[in-house]
Amino acid sequence: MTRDGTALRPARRDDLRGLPLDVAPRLLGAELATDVDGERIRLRITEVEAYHGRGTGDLPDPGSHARMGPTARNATMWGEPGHLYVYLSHGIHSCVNVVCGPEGTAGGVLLRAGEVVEGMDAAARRRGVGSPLSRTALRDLARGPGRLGQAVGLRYALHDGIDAVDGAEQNGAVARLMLGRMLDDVSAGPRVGVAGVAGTMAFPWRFWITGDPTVSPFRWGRGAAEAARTP
DNA sequence: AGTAAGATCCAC
DNA sequence: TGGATCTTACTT
Repeated sequence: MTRDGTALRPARRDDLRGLPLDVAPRLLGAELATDVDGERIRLRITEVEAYHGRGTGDLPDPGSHARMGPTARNATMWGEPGHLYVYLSHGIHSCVNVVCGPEGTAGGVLLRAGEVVEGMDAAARRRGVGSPLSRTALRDLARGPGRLGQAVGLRYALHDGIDAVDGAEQNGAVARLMLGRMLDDVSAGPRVGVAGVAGTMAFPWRFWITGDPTVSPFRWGRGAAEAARTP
């Protein structure tokens, strides 16, 4: 049971076989629990983005790592739903996606922000912020995909492909996804930091819990910024 | 082999 | 607003 009285249950593989665009909003209010190096974190998911792949769904997704087909990097995105695709962003940040969509097609939901509801101290240590946590420091623990990855402790290469449905241990880490009912107050808009038309309202594939303080501040993607400047 | 850009964050 | 930091993928 969560704060708002929502009942959560372990995610089943079948919950995640749908297209990322359909699964993404269902992950809002869900929780990701991790146990990494003996430290347990529970994260309430507040902001996500859907990514498809070549040939996934009716619309090809020019903003996806899988837009050109299977590669060594994006292999996890083409595999069994329920695993986590963990990739390195800008050489620094490990970002976490829940793989979904039918097996053999590419798809994932990027976890962009969340609220740490258990293990705040461990998350703060990993993030390098001192205790006691101020209100804003607590809010910022997992606000943005890079911070989120660091807070939950999942790291590129080591934990890419870990199974969040069966909870199998991988390189000292365990991850589990817990789902609840679909929330009522969900907003949608352009994805953040995505270049080209994929980052514009042509792809309103970012979803967040309306009004939640842990949702990351909106920043124009390169393509969207260019589009906005062009009269 | 070389290079440019990237689903970001933080300090200046 | 720019630098960090390194991997990937595309170009020569």
